[in-house]
Amino acid sequence: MKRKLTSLLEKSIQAGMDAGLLPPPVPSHIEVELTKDPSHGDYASNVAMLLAAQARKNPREIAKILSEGIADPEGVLERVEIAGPGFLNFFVRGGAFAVLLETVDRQGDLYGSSDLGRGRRIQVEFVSANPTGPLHIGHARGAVVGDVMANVLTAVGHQVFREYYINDSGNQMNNLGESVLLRYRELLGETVTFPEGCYRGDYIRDLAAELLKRDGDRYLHEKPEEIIPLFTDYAGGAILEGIKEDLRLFGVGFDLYFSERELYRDDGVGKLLRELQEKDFIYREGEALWFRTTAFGDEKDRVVIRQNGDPTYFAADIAYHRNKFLRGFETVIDIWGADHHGYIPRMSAAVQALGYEKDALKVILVQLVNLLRDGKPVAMSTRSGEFVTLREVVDEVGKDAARYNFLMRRSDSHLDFDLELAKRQSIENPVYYVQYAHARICSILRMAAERGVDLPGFSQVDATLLRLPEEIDLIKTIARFPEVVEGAARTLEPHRLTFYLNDLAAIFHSYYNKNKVLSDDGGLTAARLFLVGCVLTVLKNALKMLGVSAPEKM
RNA sequence: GCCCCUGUAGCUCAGACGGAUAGAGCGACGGAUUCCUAAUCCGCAGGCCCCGAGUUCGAAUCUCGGCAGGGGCACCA
Repeated sequence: MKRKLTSLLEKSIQAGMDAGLLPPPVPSHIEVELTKDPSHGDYASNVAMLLAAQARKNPREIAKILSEGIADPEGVLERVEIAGPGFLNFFVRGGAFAVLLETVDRQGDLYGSSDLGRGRRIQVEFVSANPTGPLHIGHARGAVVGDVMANVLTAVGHQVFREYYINDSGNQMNNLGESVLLRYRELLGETVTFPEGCYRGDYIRDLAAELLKRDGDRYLHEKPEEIIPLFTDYAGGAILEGIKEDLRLFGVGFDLYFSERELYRDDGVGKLLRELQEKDFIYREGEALWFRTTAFGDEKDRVVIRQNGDPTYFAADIAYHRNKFLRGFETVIDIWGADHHGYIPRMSAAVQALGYEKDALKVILVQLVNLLRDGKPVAMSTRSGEFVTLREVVDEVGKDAARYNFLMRRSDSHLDFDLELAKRQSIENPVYYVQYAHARICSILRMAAERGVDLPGFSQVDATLLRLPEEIDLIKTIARFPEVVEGAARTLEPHRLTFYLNDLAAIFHSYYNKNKVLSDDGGLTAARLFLVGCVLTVLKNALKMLGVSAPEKM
């Protein structure tokens, strides 16, 4: 409908220019919006006010020219009014809205999807927690945001690849191995002291116990530096398996778990650094190698090889990002915790130094979750082992409620997550509001089936019978769904879906309470059944994008 | 000190590319169920859009300067 009105306006503008009433050019983007106030019609455009500037005429005068120039062969419009400072208000003929539902009927499960992305390849990297401990609630938010972002991008026609980068090399992994070794020795009766930086969680002791059970005490007298790699591999592997399982239970899947170690095979990182050194993006100062990230706006250059010869995390990440682009992704999206925001300029610099457009890398920052229990902050630290795991949240709160909650706010907004509150008030959780709308419609359809009435298709109903204000409202909202998906994809803001769903569910619930779908009037019953069937389709499609279930009964 | 995010109703938050009288949920208060699921609905109340300038026909939205909260400023990841 929006598109139709936009095109009518465009033609009118063109006609006005041809007649010499308006100066060219035609604006590149004509805005037509849904109105908030019914007295402003159904849709409105501010285009006359925009044209007024270049025409140096009164906006209302321009609006008059435009409204008179509109040709409406299909009879979509009842009337066009000029209002306020120069708005064009479109009043759509009642029956014309019903046509919008034809698309829903035709597209079914695909309604809301489009091919705007034209199959362009996008990679989304998210979670990427290093396997030194189980995923905690902070990771959960990034996991959902990334997962749904990928779903949304897929829906608008991109070819999306989901990836988890495993930081399975370097200091932190070494600390992990050492931590397990220390617990292992402790289990064998030694008194050990844990140095700063070691992991203390219970899971470390569990891993040590498993290793002890499997291999006995034979590592007790080995030299630590020789035996730590074995401990690291064992622990890292086991933890990673746990992470994968937790994500699976949370409904989050990946196309690839990419190991950092891969990058070092055949001296891959070293070769890349030498290449960049030849291009003068890397230089030596003292014993260390530095990347000239200041050439692209970073505030200082960054070390890639330390004095001791070890590469930094950054060095591997440069190689990783080049690897992504070499695999043919046009756009690469990284989803990071907000505590990594200082890392953006250097990563962006690296991408540009590698010869890719700045825009080819998009970084989404997800603010950290402020975890509460009964209103009191819960201390979170992987090293001390004090944290609430993703697994616990899924078990306590449930997958659907947890996922939905993480999408209730913009990613860059702080999020309080109170475990007790989430549990206690779970029945009042917004996710149930939306799911309930879905279940209610299913219930109506079941009842209709019992009476021998099937869900009709568009061609079987007289959709012009749907003319109550609430019905028009529902139709408009249903018609908005594809735009919401597109908007979420364009701005990389998946939270728009939950807000839309709340809107749609609210309008439906209100309609449901006021009007009977099933009645003695066969024609009206069919039309209304068809309408709620369309609502059902949208709810189902949207919930699927969110990875939240759509129950038929509650 | 520098950089990023946030600041909107009692609380938690939306607010599209600058548009008309700034919205929702929760909470408070008052109502609705012989009828497709009351996990619902209806009504009512609640505002210095952090402050101050600027840009313009028009600013919660854009610019500049402040204030407050959070985060970041590693040869950690």
